[in-house]
Amino acid sequence: MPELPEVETMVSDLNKKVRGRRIKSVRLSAPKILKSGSPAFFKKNIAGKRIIGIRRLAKNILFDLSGGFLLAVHPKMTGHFLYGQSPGRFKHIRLALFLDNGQNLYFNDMRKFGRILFGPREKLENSKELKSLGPDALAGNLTLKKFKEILSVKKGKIKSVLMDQQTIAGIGNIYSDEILFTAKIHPLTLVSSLGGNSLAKIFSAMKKILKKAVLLRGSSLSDFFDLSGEKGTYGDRRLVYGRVGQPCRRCQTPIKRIKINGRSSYFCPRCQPDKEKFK
DNA sequence: CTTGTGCCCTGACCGC
DNA sequence: TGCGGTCAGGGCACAA
Repeated sequence: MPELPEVETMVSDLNKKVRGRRIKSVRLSAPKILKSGSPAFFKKNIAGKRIIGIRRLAKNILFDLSGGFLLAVHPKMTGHFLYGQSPGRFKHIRLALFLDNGQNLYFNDMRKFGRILFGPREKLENSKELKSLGPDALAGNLTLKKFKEILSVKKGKIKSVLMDQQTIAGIGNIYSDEILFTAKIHPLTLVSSLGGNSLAKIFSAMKKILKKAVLLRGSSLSDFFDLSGEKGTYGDRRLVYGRVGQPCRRCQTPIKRIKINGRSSYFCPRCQPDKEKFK
């Protein structure tokens, strides 16, 4: 499931492979994933545009195109890009961009949860999907001071708050567990009960884990692959996510799994005790 | 305002 | 081998 590190990996690769290329035409095999305008408008207006650059906005991949257009792709659970002359072994191509150098860019997405937005840049940047995002988890200007300010007015469980894109953008189910394990905070802990020291631990764990995962090109626990179809390697080194019943890497206690807001949450019952107030 | 639930979608997995 | 049921989950619409 692409989160900040996986999307960052895709964006970095995309800038190396397709920046400066011109899009000759597109094929939209799953029209329903286009959430703005009609397929006809999309096909007509993207043809001939040059890719000026690719950047990350939370978990969105933004292609700045010539003519003032923007293509915004959210990979959701299983979406990822592939670059080359054919998609190879991948069989769920929902969008193909045919480029002026004879190579193609494919968006592969098994579950069709992915979301594509296309339109004039200003209009898209002001859409509810892209505008309501909180500060990026790795943004340089997200300091500890600001982090505390943001969380201090929040209610609810720390795991849910970390995953809320309107609060802090970029963290999903895997990395929220990794962060809370590193900070030794139980995922059900109410934010309102966290002291400054705990918030500081979460903050530094957030920066550390995400930066490490970016360096390792993300995790491929479900269906993430980079532009060449290769897996990221953070998953091999993950601390708790998906390790239910396996020994904690710190204290050997079996890792537990609970459901929080319908999402699996993994933690070590000994390293992350529930001493803090939950209710 | 907040919090909770269902939905989208497909492949993997399980029990019989 | 096959078949039905269940599960996984990011973000959003919608309800309470």
